[in-house]
Amino acid sequence: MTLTRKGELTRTRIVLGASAEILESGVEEVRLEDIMARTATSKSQLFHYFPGGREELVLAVTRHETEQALAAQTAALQSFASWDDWQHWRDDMVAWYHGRGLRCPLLGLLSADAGRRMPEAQAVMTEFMTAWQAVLTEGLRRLQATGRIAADTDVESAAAALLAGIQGGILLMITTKRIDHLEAAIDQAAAALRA
Amino acid sequence: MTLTRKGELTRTRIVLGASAEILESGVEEVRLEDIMARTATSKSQLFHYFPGGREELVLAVTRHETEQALAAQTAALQSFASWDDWQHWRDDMVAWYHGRGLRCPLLGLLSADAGRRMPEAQAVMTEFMTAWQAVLTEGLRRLQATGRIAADTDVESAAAALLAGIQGGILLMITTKRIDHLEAAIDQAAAALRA
DNA sequence: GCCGGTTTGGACTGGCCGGTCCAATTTGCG
DNA sequence: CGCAAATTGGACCGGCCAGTCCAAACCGGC
Repeated sequence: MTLTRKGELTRTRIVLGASAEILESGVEEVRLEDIMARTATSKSQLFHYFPGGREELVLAVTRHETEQALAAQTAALQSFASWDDWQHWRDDMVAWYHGRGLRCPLLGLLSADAGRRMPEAQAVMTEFMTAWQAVLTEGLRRLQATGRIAADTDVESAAAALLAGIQGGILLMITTKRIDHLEAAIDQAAAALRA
Repeated sequence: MTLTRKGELTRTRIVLGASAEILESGVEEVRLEDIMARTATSKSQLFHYFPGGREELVLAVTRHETEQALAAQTAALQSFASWDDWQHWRDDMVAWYHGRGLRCPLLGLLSADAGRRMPEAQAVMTEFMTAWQAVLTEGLRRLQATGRIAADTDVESAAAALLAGIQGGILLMITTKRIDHLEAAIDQAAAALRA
């Protein structure tokens, strides 16, 4: 499928609109009609740019969101050198979710579809988690290199635990509409690594 | 609605069957027809015992599963007195999920429905998480009382972080089909508390 | 300004599935 | 037994919504 500039624009408009719609209402709730309304497109456009229909569109949204999130995390973590940086990263993340009304663009996508209905989405999510963990590991290594973390600490499993804490924090944020679990998880990880 | 013994039996048969069906296929995937087939019931029975239809049934399943989980956690944690107990609890939990094919009866229920479509389910889940955290806090307090955890440790936020780690571990287990995040999260929590 | 391909509009369809309904059967109690 | 209530069977309905289709409009190169 060859796209002109105009087509490209429409396509991304659809992805962004669908993304927003899903964030607000959840994957399962969103109807193609909703996306059409928000993005001012017709059904034929949807199926023109996403021949696989709804599923392909959701997959595209998943890809888009994971890329965004990963880019943000990479940017924040690649210059890790002090506990101040850590604190900054933590506060930014908390603030970001606050700004989104304590919702998460990805979590809804994950457990609803991934694994059963859409193996492809599952694969994207797995890859995303793996990449995120790698980024975290890198960050921890950087702190270790500058002596902030003891040299004999196993940063691999520390990163695994930290990622779990973050994901769980987000999950609990969505469920309970409170953000303190996320804060506690990251803070406890910091405390453990500082010791 | 008054239930005879027979009715009671049918009702629980439906809940258990629906529960199993949901565990296998996910809430969204499951059709009333699937549940009817598995539990050998007719549609009129479903609506007789759950006048609210699908939604009420899912809610009943949610309640059932949370009760089970909470009972299990309470049993395991109420006799906490040593790090051996901790290790046991950890291993049992890991083994339990292994036995379930690295699936979780509750996580699917949570993010799919809770919050948007079914505020009631959301409430049940929130209550469940709160209760679980309370049970964890109790357990930690017990370890603290016997000197295994430093007296000045804030067990409240430690429990919050631990719960986040567990939830995230389960989430990552579902996504990646690996259980090491859950292990790492619990182990790191133990390490942090031991120090 | 003509011609291929791209983009867009929107009516229509077809299946799926939750929910309704009524009638038949069983149960428990006096 | 006899009756009222509980239980069960399953046909049927109707809305919803993803996906299809055809034709119109638009665009860009020559």
